[in-house]
Amino acid sequence: MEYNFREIEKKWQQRWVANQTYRVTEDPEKKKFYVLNMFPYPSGAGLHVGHPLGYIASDIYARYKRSQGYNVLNPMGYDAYGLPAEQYAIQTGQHPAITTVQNIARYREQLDKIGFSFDWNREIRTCDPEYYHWTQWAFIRMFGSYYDNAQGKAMPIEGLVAHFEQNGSEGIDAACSENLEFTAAEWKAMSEKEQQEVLMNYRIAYLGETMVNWCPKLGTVLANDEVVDGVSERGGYPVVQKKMRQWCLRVSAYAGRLLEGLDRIDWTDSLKETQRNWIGRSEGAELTFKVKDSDVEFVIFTTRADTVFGVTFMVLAPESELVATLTTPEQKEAVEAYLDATKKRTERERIADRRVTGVWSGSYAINPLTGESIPVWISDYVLAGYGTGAIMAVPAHDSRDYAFAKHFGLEIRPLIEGADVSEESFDAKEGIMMNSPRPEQKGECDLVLNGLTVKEAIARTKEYIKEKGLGHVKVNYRLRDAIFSRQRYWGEPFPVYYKEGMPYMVPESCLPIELPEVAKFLPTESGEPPLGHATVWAWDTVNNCVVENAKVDNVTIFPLELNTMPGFAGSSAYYLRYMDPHNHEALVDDKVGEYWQNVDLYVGGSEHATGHLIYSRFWNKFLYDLGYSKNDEPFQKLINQGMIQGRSNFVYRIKDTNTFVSLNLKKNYDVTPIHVDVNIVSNDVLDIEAFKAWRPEYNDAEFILEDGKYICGWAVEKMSKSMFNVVNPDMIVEKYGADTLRMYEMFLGPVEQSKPWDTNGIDGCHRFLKKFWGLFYGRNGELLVTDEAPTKEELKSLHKLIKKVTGDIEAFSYNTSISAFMICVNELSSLKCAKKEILMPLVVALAPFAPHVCEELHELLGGEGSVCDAQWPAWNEEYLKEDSVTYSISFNGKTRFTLDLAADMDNATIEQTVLANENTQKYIDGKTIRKVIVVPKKIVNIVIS
RNA sequence: GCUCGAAUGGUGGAAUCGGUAGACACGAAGGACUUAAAAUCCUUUGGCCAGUGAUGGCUGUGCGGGUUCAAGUCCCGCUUCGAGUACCA
Repeated sequence: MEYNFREIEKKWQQRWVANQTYRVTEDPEKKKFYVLNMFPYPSGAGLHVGHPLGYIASDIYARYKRSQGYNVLNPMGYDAYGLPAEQYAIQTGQHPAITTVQNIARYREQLDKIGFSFDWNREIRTCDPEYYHWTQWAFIRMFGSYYDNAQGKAMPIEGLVAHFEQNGSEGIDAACSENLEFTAAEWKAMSEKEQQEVLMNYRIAYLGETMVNWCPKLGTVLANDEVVDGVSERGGYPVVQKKMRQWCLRVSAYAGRLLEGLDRIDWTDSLKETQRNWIGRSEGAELTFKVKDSDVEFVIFTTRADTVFGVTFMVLAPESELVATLTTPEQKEAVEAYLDATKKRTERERIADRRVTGVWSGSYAINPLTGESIPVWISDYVLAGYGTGAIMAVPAHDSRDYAFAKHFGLEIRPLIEGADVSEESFDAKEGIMMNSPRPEQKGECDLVLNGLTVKEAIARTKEYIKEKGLGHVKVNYRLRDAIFSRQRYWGEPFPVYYKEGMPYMVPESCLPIELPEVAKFLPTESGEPPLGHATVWAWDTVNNCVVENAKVDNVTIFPLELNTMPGFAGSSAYYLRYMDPHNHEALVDDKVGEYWQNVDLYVGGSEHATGHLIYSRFWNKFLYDLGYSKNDEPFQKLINQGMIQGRSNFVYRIKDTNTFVSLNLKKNYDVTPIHVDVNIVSNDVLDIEAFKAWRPEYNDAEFILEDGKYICGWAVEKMSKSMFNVVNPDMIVEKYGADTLRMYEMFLGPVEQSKPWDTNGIDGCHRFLKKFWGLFYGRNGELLVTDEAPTKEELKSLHKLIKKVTGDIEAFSYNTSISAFMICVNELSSLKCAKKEILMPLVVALAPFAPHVCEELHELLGGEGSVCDAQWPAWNEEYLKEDSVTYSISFNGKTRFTLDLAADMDNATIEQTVLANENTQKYIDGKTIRKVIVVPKKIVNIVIS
């Protein structure tokens, strides 16, 4: 029998479906293992060979774990909402719901051909009302919660209300947008609307007036991680800053826990580092400055409290509320002109053109330590969103302050011994302090830092500030709250209606609020959300439903929120829903959640480091606080699969002709490289007939060949249609089979490494499978398998393999385990070994990589059930031991001798072996062996004299 | 600018703890089978030198130093490439 992969793969894929082989249910008798892939956006282009890389890697691990007796959850679904799906729908002019369903069908068809062990009974789609019910539910819970800093967790907002009624804001330590102070009496005196506004300051999901990244071309706001270099990540359109009322999630409340949690999870260091940078913890002090001749005070944040004696000016962010207060009448005109100019610059212009700009406010601040008067400036190098939006400037020791001081001719006072600040600032946090204070500052202040190191001085100053009540120690995070509204159609609707301008949640029992049909789903540049085009979109508070054919009367019928949720909303807790996807009563049943806990192995791209992987951790921590998630961290181990790049091929046309010259001859001509479809090139050799047929203009092309062939050039580029380098997995499966595709994708190199797709080597993997098949069936199709007892040599080959593969799978080193299979099959093949006792474990071990052919052969060997339920083979060290070790040494090409080394050389140490051999000195050509350096099993070096 | 990572034959890559560098695969060259092709199998394959030959010698993991009996691996200083981040006070 020949290795007929088409029949085998079809047969087993059908049987897996019929037998529900990959269906998984909670089984308290078995240990659980949860494997998860980042679910795909079903884009219109379908899958290319790069997409399944991570799925194959995780599928191998899932099958391996299952073989080891674990109850493995390995689900798959689609992230169908959000910008990419909608952009595709806009491009094709079709309704996103229709294109999404089509795209999903296409994805599924492609995925099914590769033979994954997904439990499709658990499939979820983020755009399915059954699913986004729980996205809306989580949002309602976030609206109904605040973050208690003292307890370090989210709490119901009712508790906060009770506290306000008793004690006002006294004794509350909660994450908030703005520090408010009021008494219980003041709270009670507030109107409902006023109280709601106060609560909004604390809610985890809140409506905030914030500066947002507005992308006019996309017609929506974007989160910080969706903006790259001042343009939108998707489409590359300009982004401007705009103040808008938006739903926000108080992610910043969790900054500390998000940072600290990184120490407890098994992610790569680089990914953790990226998240640490994004969270951006910095420890410093807040210091209060009074404004000269005024009652006004303001607070600045600094990490360099030690430099307080070198402050020569203050700077406010242009957006700061203090700007209006501190601008003097004489400076009003200049300041307003400056603010106007700043507003006009987009984020991108600010990045591209880093001019020093600014204007004096006219006011002075008082240094709280020395009593000096310091001018207050306004400049856009200070950001409103970080710290307090105001800084104390120390030009001698901060390069930005330095540039500003040089530009405007402000004083620069060095504070560290030996620091030369004539050309540039000295930013390093090291050295010995001086001039702190200067003699003329001394009278006002009893703090002396001179002679201390910078680190000591920082600590000393912080203490002093605390003692004197001038400020306090503070930890700041760079992480901002997530903006959660999108002016888009294709997203989850908010379960929110508005009464007198204040938002109210619809009752949880009325969920989900389904996305309505609209006349036009295209976004508008003005920012009016497409849901405004819905004919019916209001909430009836009497009947508790979305109303049809009724008008908003603001008495019983109120307008619903017109924005929708962003792409990351649906992807933030999907791993929890996979545990219990058909539950109508809860996101996850409590017992089911307790069983599956969290994801043990998560596989996906590192591009989600500052987006999905932050939001998901936040969302999970929130649900954990409320008891719905059972583990504080959602993804225990994370593997980033590398990107598969394209490998483009080129032909070289001689200028102004239709003649093409082969790669190694092109230097003799003036040529233009032209992309050629990689599918008509094999091992860089062009299929000339296919090329002529490819495009009409090449029908009569002429070729200058080398060795009778046309060799194409190549380059690594992004895989894209325009480069003609897209390779479709369906075509590979058709030509070589899914098992070959799976093995080759893994053989290409380490899973975590980015690499170009190169079809050239695939024959090697296909040949391997044929050889493997050849162990079972002879050339003429005769069955070779016997029940004979295996020899020692055969056992050694097998056990060496099992040991290697088991270790390699654990380390995700799939390429080396495939090499081990190749070696083993070659060995068995030359031993003509077709013994069942050897072949059975081999089949089980290979099954995660090549499941179809292994199912077939497992059945042939008489195995029961599916091969993925067969027990993973164990290895026996006894079989791996060497019988005797003889070391042959040759010297000067003539003399050979054999060292008679101790039998327990395997365990010998270097010292022992050197000694052992010095005691038995031997002579070679009259020279003495001085030393023989031996490590277990190996002679490494011989020193002679 | 800062942070992290990488660099090994013609190509993808291996070397798990500092221990025979180049496993495994592709490609290439030569051979067997075949009317021929495909498929399959066998041999050679980092570079240089010597030898009819078995074989031997030298050299070799981006560059320059160092530690060590021993360095692709550890340390110091560079070069190049990639990723992340960027007025974060």
